[in-house]
Amino acid sequence: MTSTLGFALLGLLARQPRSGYDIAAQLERGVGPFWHARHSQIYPELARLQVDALVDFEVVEQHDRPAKKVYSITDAGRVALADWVVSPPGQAAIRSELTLRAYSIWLADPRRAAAMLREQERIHREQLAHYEGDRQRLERSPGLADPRTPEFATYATLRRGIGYESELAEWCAWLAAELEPAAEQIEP
Amino acid sequence: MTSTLGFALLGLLARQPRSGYDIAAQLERGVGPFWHARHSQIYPELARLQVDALVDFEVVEQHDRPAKKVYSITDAGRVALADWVVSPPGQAAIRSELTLRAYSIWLADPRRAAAMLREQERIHREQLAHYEGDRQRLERSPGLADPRTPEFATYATLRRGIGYESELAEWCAWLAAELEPAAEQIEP
DNA sequence: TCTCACATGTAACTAGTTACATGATTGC
DNA sequence: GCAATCATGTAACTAGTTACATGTGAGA
Repeated sequence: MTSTLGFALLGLLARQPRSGYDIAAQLERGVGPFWHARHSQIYPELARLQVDALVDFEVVEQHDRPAKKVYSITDAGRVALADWVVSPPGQAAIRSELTLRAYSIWLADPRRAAAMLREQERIHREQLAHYEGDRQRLERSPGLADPRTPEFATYATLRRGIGYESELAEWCAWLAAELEPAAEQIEP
Repeated sequence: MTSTLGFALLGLLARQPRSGYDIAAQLERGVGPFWHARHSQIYPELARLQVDALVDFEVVEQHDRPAKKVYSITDAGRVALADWVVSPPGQAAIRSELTLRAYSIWLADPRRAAAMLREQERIHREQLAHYEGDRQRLERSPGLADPRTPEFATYATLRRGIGYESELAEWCAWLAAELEPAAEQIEP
């Protein structure tokens, strides 16, 4: 009965052992980057995974910093993760506040709406540029040809990030462009 | 201090008055379709909106069916909604379980992973076909040229749905195609 | 009588966010 | 002494899901 968050943590630990703190640092930015969590959710979840014997940890003393618990995935954890990956997903709940706003955009001031969308377009193009940089770097890696490497899996999620952000940026641009003529009409 | 769900409800009521039951029917499918909710969340939220005077209701008796509360948006509600639409969105939390799975796909059986992805591709192409049908119908409507009509706003969310689903379906197809040669290698 | 669609609610739970709390060690 | 980073946790709250609960009226 592992939660999606649990599988997100297992997915990180399958690549390398880490502390809760390290996981939190990754997950506050996002994995893949299609999942995220705060440390307050991560620490209890790690404890649960350990009870279920899907992860294990050892306390690592450090000379220059406080001691930490370094978690590793167990064989049972790897099996559970590999199984979850191919299990039929229940239909995903899409939630996009931006698109929800668009549903009521007909009520709004077109100038302000267009400005908000242009800003969103900028943000998503920026994220896209960041991903494109990652992609350039990753495409030089040798593991990419083999879908049984973590590099390949990282590349797959990155492609999704690029597709997602570029579609979103294009939509923002399209919608802003639709609103801009109406905005001029009010205040010429 | 209205929640996102509250604005989703206001967005529906801004178009026409409805009962909680009607809203639930729409929101269990999804608005726009980028937001959804169950009736157990809708009824209390409508009550809150009414306390805040953003909506109002009247009990409508019916001869053939049980009586219902028909909610309408108030002027204050319309102002709050129009204001929210253009307010700067805090960065959206993307959560995609499918993409999270891809992050650990290197551990999975490529045959089963490819099959799962082909099935997802099929589901998203089906949804896409449905949206394309809606688009054909909507594009005949006259309101589309004016961004101050609800038809335009519906069209905008539909475009987003089409972009989203087609990007997702393409990505599923790409990833499945990458996995299929590896799948053949195991069991020739 | 029984099932189905309409109609409205509450209770119990899971997931996720924000805030609170503590302590080690380093560098200023 | 104080702020910053590393490190781990808990508490209180909000959002969302699943399950429970009740009642009307139509049609088989």
